Amino acid sequence: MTDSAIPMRPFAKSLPMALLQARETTMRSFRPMLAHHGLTEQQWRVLRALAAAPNDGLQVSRLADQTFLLGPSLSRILAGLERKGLVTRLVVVSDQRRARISLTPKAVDLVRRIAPQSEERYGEIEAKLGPDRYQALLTMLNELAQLELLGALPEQEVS
Amino acid sequence: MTDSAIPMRPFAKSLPMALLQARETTMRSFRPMLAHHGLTEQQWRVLRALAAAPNDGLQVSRLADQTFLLGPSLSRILAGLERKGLVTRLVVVSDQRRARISLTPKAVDLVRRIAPQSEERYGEIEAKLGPDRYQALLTMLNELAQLELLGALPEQEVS
DNA sequence: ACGCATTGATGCACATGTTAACCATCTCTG
DNA sequence: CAGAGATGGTTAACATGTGCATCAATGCGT
Repeated sequence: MTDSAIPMRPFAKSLPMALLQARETTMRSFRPMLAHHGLTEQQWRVLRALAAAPNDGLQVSRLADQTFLLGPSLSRILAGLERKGLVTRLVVVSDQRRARISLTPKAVDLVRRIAPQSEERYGEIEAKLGPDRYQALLTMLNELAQLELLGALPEQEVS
Repeated sequence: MTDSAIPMRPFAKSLPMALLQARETTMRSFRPMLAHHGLTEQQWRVLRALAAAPNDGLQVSRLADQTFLLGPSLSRILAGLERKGLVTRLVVVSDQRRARISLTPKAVDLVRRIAPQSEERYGEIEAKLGPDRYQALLTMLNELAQLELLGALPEQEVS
C-alpha cells in the first residue's frame, strides 16, 4: 500500500538528486588528492579563494560568499587553517570588528603544488564530457543558480 | 604575491562549485517546506524512497543506494525516523544480517501530504528554466554522473 | 564440521551544515 | 554624547557527511 497511490516524480528525474549525484561523482575524483595533502574539500575552497584574492587578503564575510560556506563553518575552518599555519588574520584598525585573512607563504607553496593536479581533474572531466557539453552544462547551471524560486526567502504558507 | 602567479581556473568556472551553487538554489526552495513538516532534506529522501518501494520495504543498503546516503548516516537517520514512529524495521529470518525498512501508516499519510507540495516546486523550477532546458540539464547531469574518473577508486599516485 | 574471507549493518572520530544565541564594535539618531 | 539598533564574527548545539574500525551473521572451500 505504500506505493502505487502517491503520485510523485521518480527519484531519477529529480533535479536536486541529479545535481547531488553529479557533484558526488566529480568530487570523488578530487577528494583523494586533497586528502593526500591533508586538506578537506572546504579547506581547499578557502585556500583557493584566498589565492585568487588581493594581497591584503579578504574579510571573513567575503570569503564566505566566495566559498559558499556559512559563517559558523568558515569560522571553524579558519581556526583550523590558522592552527596549521596556512592563514593569518589581521584585524582592520579602522573597524576592529573586521579581519583580513591572508595566505601564509607556506600555503602559497601548497596551492602551487595542488593547482596543477586540480587542473588535471578538470581537464579530464571536460575531455570525457566533451568541451562543448561541458560549457553548455556550466551555462545552464549558472542560469539555474540565478533563478528566484518561491518559498526560498519568506515564511511560505503550506497548505 | 599570493595572486597572479598561480594559474587556475576561476572559481566561477569550476564545475563542482557550479553544481554546489545550483543545488543550493533548488534546495532553498524545498527546505522550508520540509522543515515545516519537521523533516530534514535527508529524512525526506528516505521517506520518498520507501514510498516508492515495494510494500515489504527495502533493506538498508538498497535504501542507501537510492538516497545517496552513506551507511553510517543512514543508520542514524533511520534510528531517528524509528523514534518518530515513521519507519519500522523487520529482521529478515533467512538472513539475520539484513533488515527490511518500511513506512508506517503515519508516514504514508505524511508523504501524501508533502508530495503535491514537492511537485509544485519541481513544476516551478521546470517552468522557469524551460521544459526543454530542464530535460537537457537532467540528461547532461546523468551523463556526468556516469563518468568514470581517475583517482575515484584506487590509491592514485600524486606526483 | 572447521577455518575464514565476505557481507550487512553499526560504532567511532572528526569535519562540516544549520540555526540560534551571543559578543564586540560601530552607526545613527535624538 | 548616550543608548538603541545594526553589523561582523564567533560560540553553542545538534544533525549529517565521510572514512575507518568493528561486529555478527553468512557462505565457502577443504
